[in-house]
Amino acid sequence: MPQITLPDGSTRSFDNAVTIAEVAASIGEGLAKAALAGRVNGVLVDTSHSVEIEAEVAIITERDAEGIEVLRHSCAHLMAQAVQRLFPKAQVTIGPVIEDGFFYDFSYERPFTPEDLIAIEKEMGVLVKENLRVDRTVLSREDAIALFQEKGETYKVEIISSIPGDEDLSFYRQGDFIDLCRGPHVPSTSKFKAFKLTSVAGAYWRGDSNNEMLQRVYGTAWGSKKDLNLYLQRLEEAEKRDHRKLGKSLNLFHFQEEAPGMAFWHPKGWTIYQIVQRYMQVRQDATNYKEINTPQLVDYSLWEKSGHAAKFADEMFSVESDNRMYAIKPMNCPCHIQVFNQGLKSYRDLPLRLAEFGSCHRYEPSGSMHGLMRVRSFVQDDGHIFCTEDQIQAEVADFMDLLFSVYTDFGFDDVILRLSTRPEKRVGSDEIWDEAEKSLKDALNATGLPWELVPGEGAFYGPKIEYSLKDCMGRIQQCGTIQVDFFTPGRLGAHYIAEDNSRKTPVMLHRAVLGSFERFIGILIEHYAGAMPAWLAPEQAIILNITDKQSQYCTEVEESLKNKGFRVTTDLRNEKIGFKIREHTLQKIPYLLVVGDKEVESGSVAVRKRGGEDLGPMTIDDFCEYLSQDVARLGRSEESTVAD
RNA sequence: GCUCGCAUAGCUCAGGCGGUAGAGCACUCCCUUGGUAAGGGAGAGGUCCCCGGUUCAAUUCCGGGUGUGAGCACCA
Repeated sequence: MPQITLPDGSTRSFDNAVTIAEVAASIGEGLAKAALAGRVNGVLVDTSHSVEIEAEVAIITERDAEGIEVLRHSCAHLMAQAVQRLFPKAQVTIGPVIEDGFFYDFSYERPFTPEDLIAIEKEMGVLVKENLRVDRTVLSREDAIALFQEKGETYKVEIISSIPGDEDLSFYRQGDFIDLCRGPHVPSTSKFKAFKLTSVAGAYWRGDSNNEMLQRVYGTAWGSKKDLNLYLQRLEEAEKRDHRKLGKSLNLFHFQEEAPGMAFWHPKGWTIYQIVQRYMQVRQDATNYKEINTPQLVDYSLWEKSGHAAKFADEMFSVESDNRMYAIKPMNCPCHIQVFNQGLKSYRDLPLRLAEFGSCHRYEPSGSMHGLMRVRSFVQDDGHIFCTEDQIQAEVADFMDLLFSVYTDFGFDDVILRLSTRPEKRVGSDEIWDEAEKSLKDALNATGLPWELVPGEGAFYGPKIEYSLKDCMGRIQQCGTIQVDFFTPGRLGAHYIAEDNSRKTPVMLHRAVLGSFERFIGILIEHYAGAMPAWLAPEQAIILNITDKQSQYCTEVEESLKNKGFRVTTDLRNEKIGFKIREHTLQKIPYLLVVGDKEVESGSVAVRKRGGEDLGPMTIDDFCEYLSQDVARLGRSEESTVAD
C-alpha cells in the first residue's frame, strides 16, 4: 500500500504498487505526458519504476535540470541507434552527458563526415516519429557478454567485463537497439523536441593516445526549440567574443607561420599588456615581493639538476652554441633559486619573495595551441617564495588576499578554488606531503569559501591550489596557482642557517595570480568582448572634428588630455561625423569627443560613450575629471564590466 | 602528437569538373566641409601557403610539408 509524498508536501495513497508514470497520470494528463523520469527518495528512476511502499516521489520533466540530463543521455542513445541503422558496422562504445549536451563515441571503418552528421540527425527525427518505447531490462553479466559478443560489439564486451562486482547490469532497449546503461532514460523516443548534432571529431578509446581513435559525435538537446535556439545564440555570442577574432579586428596582435604559438603584439595590444604588467608590479611591490630578472638561456645542466629535463625534455627548446647546450627557459624557478643561493641566507631572511616577469618558452604540442590562450612563448606574473615549513600557511593566506583583490580589480568576482593533492609519481615522503596538503587545506578553509578536492592532480614536487575565475559567459578559466615545493630547492643546493645554527633547506612556493599575461589578456578580451574598461583601453578617447575648421582646437585638446596622462588620439580625416562615430565605435574606444564650432566657441567637447549614450558637452577639465574617475574604478564598476 | 577539415587581395569571403581569378570593406587620388553608426567618383592592389608529382598546361588533380580550426591526448 504505497503512500506517496509529493514535493509540495501533499500525499497520495494507492492500493497497489504504482509506477512513476501512473503517479504522474493521477496528478494530471499534462504531467503524465511531460514525465521524463522520477525521483524516489532522492534516487532518479525511470517512469516505469514501480513504487511499492511509502516514499517521497517527484515527477521529473524537462523543467528540471535532472530532466534535461536524462533527456540528453537518452538523446545520445537515440543518436547511437540512428548511427547503427545507417552504418550497421559501427560499434558503440560510450555516450555520456556533458555540459550543454552529450556525445557518443563510435568505432567505424572511416571517419564520419559533416554529411553523415546531417543524415544521422535526419534518422534521429525518423526514430522520434516512430515513437519507440524505451524499456529497461536486467541481464546477468554472462548473458550480457554473450549478447554483445553475438552482436560483434567488442568495445561493449570490454566495458561490461571491466565493471567490477558481479551484480546484474541494466540495459535499455528501444526497437532493435540495446545499450548497457545505468539510466534512467526517457520512456519513449517521442520525447525529443529539440536536438542538434554539433560536431564530429576523433577521440581516443578510454582517453589513451595509445589506443584506437574513435569517432566522437557531439550533440545537444533541450526541452524546447526555444531553449535550443538560446543555446545556439550563446555559441554565436561566444564566437563574436573570440579573442583571436577581436585581436585582429581591434589590431591588438597577430600570429604568423614563422613563429607558431608566439604572439606579435601590436601597439594597442602591447598597451594593454603593459598596463596589466605595471599594475601587477605595483601590487607586488606593495606586498613585499622583490622583482628580479634572470637569463632566458641557461646551460642544459641546470635543467638536468632541477629534474625538469628528465620530465619535460621534449617540451623544451634548446640551443647549441660554442659546443654548449643551452635550454631556453621554460620556467623561472631554477633561476630564482640561483638568486637565492647568492650569499648565505639566514632564517631571518625568510620568507623571501622573489618575482619575475620572465619570458618563458615551451614547445607545446601543435594541436594544443589556441590563440593567446595556449602559446609557446609567454610571460607569467611569476613569483617564488622561499620560506620555512611553519610559514607556508601564512604565506598562502597572504597570497590569496592579493589574488582576490587583483581579480576584483579586473572585474572577476567569482573565483573557483581547487586543491590538487599527491599524484602517483612524486618525490618526497608521505609525511611531508601530509603536512603540505594540510597547510593548503587550512589556508583554503580560512577563506570560508567552498573549494574542491582534486586527488592525484598535484605536481610531482608538491600539492597545489588552482584558482579559476568565471568570465561573463560563465566559462571557467584557470589563472592563478600556488604550489608547495619541498624538492627543487634541495636539488639545486638552496639552504639557510636556522635559529639553532643548523643548515636547512627552504620550502619554495611557486605562485602566480594572473598566470600568463598572454592567456589572461585573452580572457580579458573575451570577458569584455573587446570593450575594455577605461583603465585598460589602449585608446581611452578620440577627438573627432566636424570640419577642418576645428582641427587646430582638436589638436590642442589632444595635447592637454595627453599631458594629464590619458591615452587620446584625434581623427581629423575629411569624413562625415557619422562615419567616424561608426568606425571608432566598432573599435570600441570608450569615449568619442565630438568637436564642432559650438564646442570650439565654448571650450568644450561633446562626449559620447561607445555604447551610444550621449553625455552632452563638457569642459575639458570636467571631462578629465570624469575620465579620471572612470579609470580609478578599474574593472570594479558594474557599468564597465558590461560590454557595451 | 593523433583524427578530420581549412589555406584565394591588407581584412571578410566568392570562384573555377585543369587554360595564371572576382566582390564588399580597407588603401591612394579627385569631388564633397557634412553635427552623432557607412556621402560620391576614379585608381592601384594577387607567387591563389610551400615543395614535389601527373599533364602540352596545375591556383584547381595526386603526394609530402608548414600553418590554422574543432575535438582528443598533453599542460612544469
